[in-house]
Amino acid sequence: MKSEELYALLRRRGFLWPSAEIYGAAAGLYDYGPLGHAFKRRIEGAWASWFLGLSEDYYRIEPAEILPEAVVRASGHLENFTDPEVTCARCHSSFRAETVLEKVRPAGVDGLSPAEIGKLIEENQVRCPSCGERALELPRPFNLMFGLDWGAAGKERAYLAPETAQASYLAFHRMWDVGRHALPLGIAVIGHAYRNEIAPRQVLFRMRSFTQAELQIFFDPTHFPLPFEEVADESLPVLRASDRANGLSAPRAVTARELVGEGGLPEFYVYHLAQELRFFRDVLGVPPERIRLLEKSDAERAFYNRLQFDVEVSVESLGGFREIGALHYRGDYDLTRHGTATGKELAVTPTNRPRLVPHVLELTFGVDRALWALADLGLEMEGERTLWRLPAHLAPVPVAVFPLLAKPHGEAARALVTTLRAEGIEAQLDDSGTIGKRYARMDEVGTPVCVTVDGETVDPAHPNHGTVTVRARDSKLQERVAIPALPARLARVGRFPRPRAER
RNA sequence: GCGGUUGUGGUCUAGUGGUUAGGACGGUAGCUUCCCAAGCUACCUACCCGGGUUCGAAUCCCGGCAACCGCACCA
Repeated sequence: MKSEELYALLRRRGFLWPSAEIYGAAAGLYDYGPLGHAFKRRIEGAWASWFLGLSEDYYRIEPAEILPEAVVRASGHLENFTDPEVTCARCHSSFRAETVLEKVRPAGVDGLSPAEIGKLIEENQVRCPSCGERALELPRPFNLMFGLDWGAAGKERAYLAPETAQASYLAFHRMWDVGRHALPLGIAVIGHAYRNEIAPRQVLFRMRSFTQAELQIFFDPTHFPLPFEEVADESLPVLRASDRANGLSAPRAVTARELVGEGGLPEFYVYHLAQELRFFRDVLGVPPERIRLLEKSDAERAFYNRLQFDVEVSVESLGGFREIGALHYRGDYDLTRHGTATGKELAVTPTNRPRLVPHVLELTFGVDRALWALADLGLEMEGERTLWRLPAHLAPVPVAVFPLLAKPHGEAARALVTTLRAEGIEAQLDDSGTIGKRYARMDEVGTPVCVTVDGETVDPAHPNHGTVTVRARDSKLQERVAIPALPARLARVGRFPRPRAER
């Protein structure tokens, strides 16, 4: 399906639409409608359930989304999230100053003022990489963070968080104090991140405000006990940086065990890579051949990341593999930076272990991107019929209830909805149009189960009195089920998978 | 940010200076005892925004906004 077709369908069904639309809309901002919101909550719930399920010591918090300037200075965002850009006066192309100057100054331009960069361009007679003219203008800084005036005097600055991770690092000392002084300690946040993208594109893939789900695992690199055997035989579709350097673009299937052995990756890292794969494949229902674990090279990843694999999903509407999640081994960079900046001691002494500054393993997940990818992957056009094959536990509407005929069966259908809701099943009534249209509507939004009340249900003389038809989305098959048996039958529909068998 | 293309009901679209702005799908209400988008009737909803030209603009011009494609960017 093409991107525009998919977007039209999502708009038509009220999943999402452009923000501030009656004012002509704002690029890079989208509002979620009822179905989009419900779907997104399901994805977030599935994520939380899976990754918080990895350990008893992983917790979810809800931090503020505004960061004082001192925080982003220490984190490096103030400096590194700013790219001086130069524009060619003749052909109007623009480039990062670093790119233009890479021949004359291979060390990069970090820390140079716009005037100093301009001087370098002038002295070295640098030409425009596009048209070859000497027409490059003075560079202007472009920071991807949204700055805020802070306080009445407006002298201090603050920023909308460009990633949710920073708040977790700031919360670490509190979490340590209130916890049981053991590593690993996990802090999960599902929240918004804000970036002033120059050119928002592709709807949910380049937004100015978006939702991240991130788990920061603080751990002792010399001691990270894990049930590695549980994932050792898992086959991972990895594309190593070294393979890419040799021109490979297809992933190779490598077991977790091999990735640690011959692959030379730390066990704790591979374990979480495997859990990422399982989450995308088994929880989100992404077909395995559409998942790729792509290792970022030294040049591609941020300098503080010692290891980085992106979890990529092949999305037809966006023309191929796109990053939805990532696994970053950030070492002790973050806690050390914040410790140095504040003068606070962020080293800890775990029970029966030597004192250390914990290392961080970051699991990050783009909720909006996942939403788009799942819609893209699941929607099938079968002639007139649009069918969304969505895992039942992710469906925005888990169960729909219809009266076969609105008048004679409407009351019984409404009563059934009430009964199901009392059992904690989010059933939704639809009594408009005809039965076939209702089935079609629900197929289009991925509702796995439709329940229909008919004449036999309400006829005390009929053998099928008190039973309803239960219709499965993918097969369209129906069967009659007694109403009292229905809650048990439907309870499984909304339950999120967990990473390990409950103990 | 740059260049190109485009902007008509919820969706897809017809209309290229004077139209009651047409259709299809959709939605709502009713009829039809009706389990997979059936039929019939009625109704609902639109010219992206702001200027200009003109007796008259959805239509032509300028500016803005937005989308798509390409370039650049995406620590």
